[in-house]
Amino acid sequence: MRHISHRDRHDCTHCPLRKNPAFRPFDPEQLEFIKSFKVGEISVSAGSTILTQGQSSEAIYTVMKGWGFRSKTLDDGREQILNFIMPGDLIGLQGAVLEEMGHSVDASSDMLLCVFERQKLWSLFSKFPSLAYDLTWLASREEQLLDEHLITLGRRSAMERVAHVLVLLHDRAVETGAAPEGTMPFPFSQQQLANTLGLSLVHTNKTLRKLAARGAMAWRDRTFVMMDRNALCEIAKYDYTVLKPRPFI
Amino acid sequence: MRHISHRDRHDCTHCPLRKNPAFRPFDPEQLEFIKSFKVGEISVSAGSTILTQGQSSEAIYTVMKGWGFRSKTLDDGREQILNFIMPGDLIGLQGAVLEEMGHSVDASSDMLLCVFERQKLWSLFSKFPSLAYDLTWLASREEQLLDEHLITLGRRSAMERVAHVLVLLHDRAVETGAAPEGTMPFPFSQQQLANTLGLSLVHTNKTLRKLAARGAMAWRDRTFVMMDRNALCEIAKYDYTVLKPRPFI
DNA sequence: CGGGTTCTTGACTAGTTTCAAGCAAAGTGG
DNA sequence: CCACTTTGCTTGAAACTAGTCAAGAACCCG
Repeated sequence: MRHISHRDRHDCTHCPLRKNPAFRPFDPEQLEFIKSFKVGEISVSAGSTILTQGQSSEAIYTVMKGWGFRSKTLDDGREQILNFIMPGDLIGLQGAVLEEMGHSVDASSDMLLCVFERQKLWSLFSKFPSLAYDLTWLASREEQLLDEHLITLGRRSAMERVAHVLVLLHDRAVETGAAPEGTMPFPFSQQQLANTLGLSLVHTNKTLRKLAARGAMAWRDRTFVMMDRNALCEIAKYDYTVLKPRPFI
Repeated sequence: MRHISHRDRHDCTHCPLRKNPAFRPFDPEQLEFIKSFKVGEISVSAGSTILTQGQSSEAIYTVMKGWGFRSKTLDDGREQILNFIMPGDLIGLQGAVLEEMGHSVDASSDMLLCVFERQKLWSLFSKFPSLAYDLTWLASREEQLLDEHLITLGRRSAMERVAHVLVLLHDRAVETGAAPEGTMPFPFSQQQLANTLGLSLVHTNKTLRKLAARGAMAWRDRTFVMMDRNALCEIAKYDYTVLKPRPFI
């Protein structure tokens, strides 16, 4: 399920994420601190649960590789996917700061995570205010994505919803270097997409087929191909603000 | 519309919010800093807009009195209310940290706000890590509420949705001292409730009538009376975690 | 006492869900 | 290596929840 690998631990100095210009650089002192903050790496396989709703978490993670999602489940089994997780994202902050996690986090593909200890979080605040600020940036960004998701679920039609997530996810993936322009690996089932959009599986499928029939996109073998970006954006009423280089921990 | 009142400015030492045991106390140094961080007070009248979607904000606010809401609007006019705002809540952080605000904030009742300057935010991080931590707490708490709202919009039926917001809002109001147990002022129109729940006005109204007919609740004159909490909770599948004393700025 | 919101209700419509069934692809075990 | 099972995708038809239209009642403001 999970495998902690201390041996092939990456040195933060050569963190692969930092090569991507979308992520802001660290100064040497910050880097030194991050190194001490990091307690290890963990690799989780596709399908496994990283954090569980209702529990508290002793660790915070930064995603280095792979995709996952945050979700929330009702007692009767209804599930809602809250947001997708990709490289550079921080997970477990809610569980570290509040008493317990209101959501679960699952890996959709194999993932590689950096592990930070909850106990050391306070030293981040007290010694590195710039990193604390980045944490706040990350939390605000997550809030912005949730806001967007809320208007999608509350006010957009099925067609708009599907088009909207696809373009948004594509742009996020391109930004973080997780996918090339135009094509992206999409390691999710239609059931999961339905659970994201607040739609039934059947209706999600029919909507996808309609978009494909229009030549707007294609989706086979867990890969999404954006064939007509303009069409998708128009349907979705999409409007994505490009971000300045973003922080990560 | 708005009225800046420097004269009757409250001294943070006797901040009315702090009397409420739900809010955690400050130590003297923190208090001193907050005093210097605060640049004034503002009172806004019911119905006015405090922050506007798409703009950036030069200020951050803490709510002292009154209720409001955060919302997001599409170009064609469809509106989604993202969350309600009540005493102790912080607004404008997203606009201060990111480039621009993705949402608007409106006052539903007359409100009294403490104003903090965006420029001084950095000094909060560098000099008072404990307050920076509180900021993160607040952001995490907001995220938790948005998560809950997402599963409401995505997976709950109309009846469940209505019952759920009512109980949740009631509990939040009681917690912050904005309302006594069982009854709460509800300064929102049914149209706004509909925009919160992702439902049409008509259907929201019919659902409210059904709940009233069951004797679960009553709502007249912008006041909500919770008549049968158990019934509402059961319908809503409600499950609210009581919080330890919460921070505020 | 108008005139404008806000609430309420009924009738009709549309979008989405549920049910059902078949098929393809990918595992599983003998 | 081939039945057997499981999981995911696809499609049509029926049922239902929620949306739209319309119009009157109640309430609020000046």
